[in-house]
Amino acid sequence: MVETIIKESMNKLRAIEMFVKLAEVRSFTRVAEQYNTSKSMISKEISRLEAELGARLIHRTTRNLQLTHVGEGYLQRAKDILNKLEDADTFIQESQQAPKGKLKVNVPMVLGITDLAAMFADFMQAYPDVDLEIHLGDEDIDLVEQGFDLGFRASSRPFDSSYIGKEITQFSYHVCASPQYLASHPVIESAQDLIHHNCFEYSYSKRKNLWPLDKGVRIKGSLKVNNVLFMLQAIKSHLGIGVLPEFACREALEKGEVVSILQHADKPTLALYALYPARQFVPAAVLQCIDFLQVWFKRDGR
Amino acid sequence: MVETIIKESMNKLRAIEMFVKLAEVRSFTRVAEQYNTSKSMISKEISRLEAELGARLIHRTTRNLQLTHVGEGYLQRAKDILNKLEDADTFIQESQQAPKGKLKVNVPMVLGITDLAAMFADFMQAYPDVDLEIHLGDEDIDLVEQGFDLGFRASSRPFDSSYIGKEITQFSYHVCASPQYLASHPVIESAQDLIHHNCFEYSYSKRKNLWPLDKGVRIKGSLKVNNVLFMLQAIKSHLGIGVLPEFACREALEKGEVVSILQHADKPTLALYALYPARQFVPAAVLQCIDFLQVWFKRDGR
DNA sequence: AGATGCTGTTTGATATATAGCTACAATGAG
DNA sequence: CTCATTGTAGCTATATATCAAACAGCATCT
Repeated sequence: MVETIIKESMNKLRAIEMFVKLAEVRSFTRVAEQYNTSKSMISKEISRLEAELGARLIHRTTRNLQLTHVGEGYLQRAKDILNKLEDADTFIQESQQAPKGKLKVNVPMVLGITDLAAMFADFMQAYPDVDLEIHLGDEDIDLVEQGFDLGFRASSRPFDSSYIGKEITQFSYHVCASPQYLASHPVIESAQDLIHHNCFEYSYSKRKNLWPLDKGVRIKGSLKVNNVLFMLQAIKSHLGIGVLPEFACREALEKGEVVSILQHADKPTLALYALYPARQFVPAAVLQCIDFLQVWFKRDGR
Repeated sequence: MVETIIKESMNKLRAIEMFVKLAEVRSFTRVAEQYNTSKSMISKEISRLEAELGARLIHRTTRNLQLTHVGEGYLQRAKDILNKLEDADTFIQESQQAPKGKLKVNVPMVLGITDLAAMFADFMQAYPDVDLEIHLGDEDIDLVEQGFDLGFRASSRPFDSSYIGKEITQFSYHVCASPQYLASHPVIESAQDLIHHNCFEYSYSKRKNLWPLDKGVRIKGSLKVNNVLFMLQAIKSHLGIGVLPEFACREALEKGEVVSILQHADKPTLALYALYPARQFVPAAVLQCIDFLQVWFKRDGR
């Protein structure tokens, strides 16, 4: 951790600034002019800095200034520090303005087609100065390598990742079937009854042939697919039963094309995480975007 | 370049330090205790910092302190800045002490066996606290990848490199043959006569069959080897003629095992460069080592 | 609910450090 | 050798920072 102790009451920052300037223009008098102060000021400030550091930074003869080796190394570091300070300031500025610039985002396929599409539409309207580049896809990709600023992941359990993740919202699951299917097949009263039905499997599920209802129920079925919208279509066509996340089936439920059964069974929830590369410093625009997301999902109450 | 302008006369550094501490312990009172000052100090300093930045960094209720999002981002940057400041200070310290720590060095084979071996012997004696790890080899290696702090390269012309290079010294070349060889073969009066002799070729030469004497002379011979000490051995055995850098043939010349011919021909010089990775900041020990090298070669006048 | 024990902030008196002036010393150019 | 110019040192007025104590807001405990 940072363990610096306040040393002197001197204004080290200003001293460093002056030192950098001095190294640049190589004249006490010129530095004094630039800063609208007297040359004795500069002289004192530099001397004080040297005294505090315990090393001579710049060798002065009345006619020539020359950096010592130590001073040379210190100069580089000093410049870097001043730059970092400036960056910190501009970070604050940017955080207070509307975000702008490019934002490259990775979004899971189905979520991108459904809820996140609406969300990003609002986002673009709210922040017209942001140029979005959206990549839809379910592959595991390396955000850093591919140059993504932001990515999303839906998961029913916490997961390891080399990225920083913020939970955005939670989705529920629904066991869905079409009314026609239910009418023409044996009645389902408990999760165990599912074993006699055509239960679709999602390819990316952790455990095959097992639905996470209550303590897990064994299922079998004639379809295994890696896209829940495809699965939804099969369900709408009265072919069988599927477990779908809320965002995939919400519309179909509202239209009555499918119905949610086994509503009282225990089901996991699906958390949506926003991920961003663990760069040393997160750009203001990314943080602002995540804020927007969280507010958006909270407001829409989905 | 660094273009920060002195803004207020406030001591920003101290304010930042206090802010970081405050974010850590989350209590104005505790920070005040740690710094042996009053809590009003801390309060003012933080307020001033916020005023200067134009943003609230930490939200305070009497019972709870909570970083704002802006504050969160600023905190990270502030910590980094303080660390950098500490690094700059320790750089100064280290530069004034005898160098210490590990130093991993890459050295060309023959140079390492000859001059640099002597140099490093002296270096180790002068700086017993440095742990040297020396790799002898002529391969083109990536200093950064292999974790080298320092490397050497001898070259007769300036070269591109992604590393920072400091010229350490210069070596001359000698056209060498054994006295016996010269006595038993046609006399050599000018560089052109070499075409009738067995001239050895160094594998890494830029242009094959061409020695860089005067404007370049064509040669032929029965040996091509990538190690000049091997070549020297062949010369000592009266087998032919070779162009050798000073450090390779100095001893043999002194012993009279070989002689230097064509002394008035134009020959290139061979500059020895110390290379170090273009890291943002060069460790003090590396700079000190290079200083030692330059002094050593200047003193020994080689 | 009300009192109490913490917080962080504000205020005003005192002490400290700072800036700028002037004079001085050192150096390199003509 | 002289002179102009540069960086340094000493001094005083001013400005600034510091601390103590009173103030105000919140949470907890009885």
